[in-house]
Amino acid sequence: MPVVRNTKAKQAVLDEMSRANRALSQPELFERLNGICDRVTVYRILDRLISEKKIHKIVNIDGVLNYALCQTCDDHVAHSHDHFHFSCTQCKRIECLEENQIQLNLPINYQVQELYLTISGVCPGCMTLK
Amino acid sequence: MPVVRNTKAKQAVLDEMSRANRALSQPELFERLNGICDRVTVYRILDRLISEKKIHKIVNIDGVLNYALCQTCDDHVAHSHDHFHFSCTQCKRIECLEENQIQLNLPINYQVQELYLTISGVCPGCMTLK
DNA sequence: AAATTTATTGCAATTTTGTTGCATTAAAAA
DNA sequence: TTTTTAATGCAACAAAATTGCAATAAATTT
Repeated sequence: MPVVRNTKAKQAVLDEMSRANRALSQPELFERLNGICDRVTVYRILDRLISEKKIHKIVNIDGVLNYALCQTCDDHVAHSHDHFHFSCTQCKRIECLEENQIQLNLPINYQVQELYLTISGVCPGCMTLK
Repeated sequence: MPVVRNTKAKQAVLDEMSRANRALSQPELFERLNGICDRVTVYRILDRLISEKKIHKIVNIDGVLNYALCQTCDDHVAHSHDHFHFSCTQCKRIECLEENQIQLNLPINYQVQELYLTISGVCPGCMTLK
């Protein structure tokens, strides 16, 4: 098992994600990091943070990959269950929602492993601006 | 408003999607079309069919874009409600599921417009092979 | 039916997103 | 301080998606 190192670039990525307080894509992150590291390094850092269960990957409805901190849960595996995302149609941001109860009628003959739910609409921030 | 034309390539795309009876990605479609048209044209046709509300776009859990016919609904906007997808972890296919009842506790201060739910697991076809 | 209009297409080129290889750098351990 | 090795920058590559433009073809007009 290789040693996990906390590098300047990696800390900068974590800081930026924490500052943003929402999901970010790699290009967004790279731009925000302002030359602190190479764009390839950003990809690599994100991959490593996922392995370390510090962040998780979110696919938005257009297929764009976003990444967000795991905020409230030390156990990432458990966190992925009943964990939904809100995609604001106004500001295009993605947020992780708190755990929710969900009930639905599932079709027979299908073995269900995970649910991925994204709710689209207008977030509180954009609602306030109206 | 430009005139919508029904070209040979476009009809071939629709025929192929109808024949497949499940969601297809652009590369899958291009391969199935067997040289009928250029791969750029496939992208363009898919974009146009989306605009014409003949098909809709589905993102699988890995971020790969798939496209499927709108099967049972003449009104695409209404069709998108309560319309879920099943992504099989074995054969990697995506299916549109029939309408379902869903209940969940939504957070306050968020205006909900649409739900995008993808269920991952094993489809009946792959269940049978086990 | 022929001519005209213009949406669509093929091809080449470009952009975007993501990955790999390797020498160098830097964080952690000794 | 030295050593180890994980991480990085850079170049190159791969795959997916988009753009530009001349040519083609579908639809409309004559």
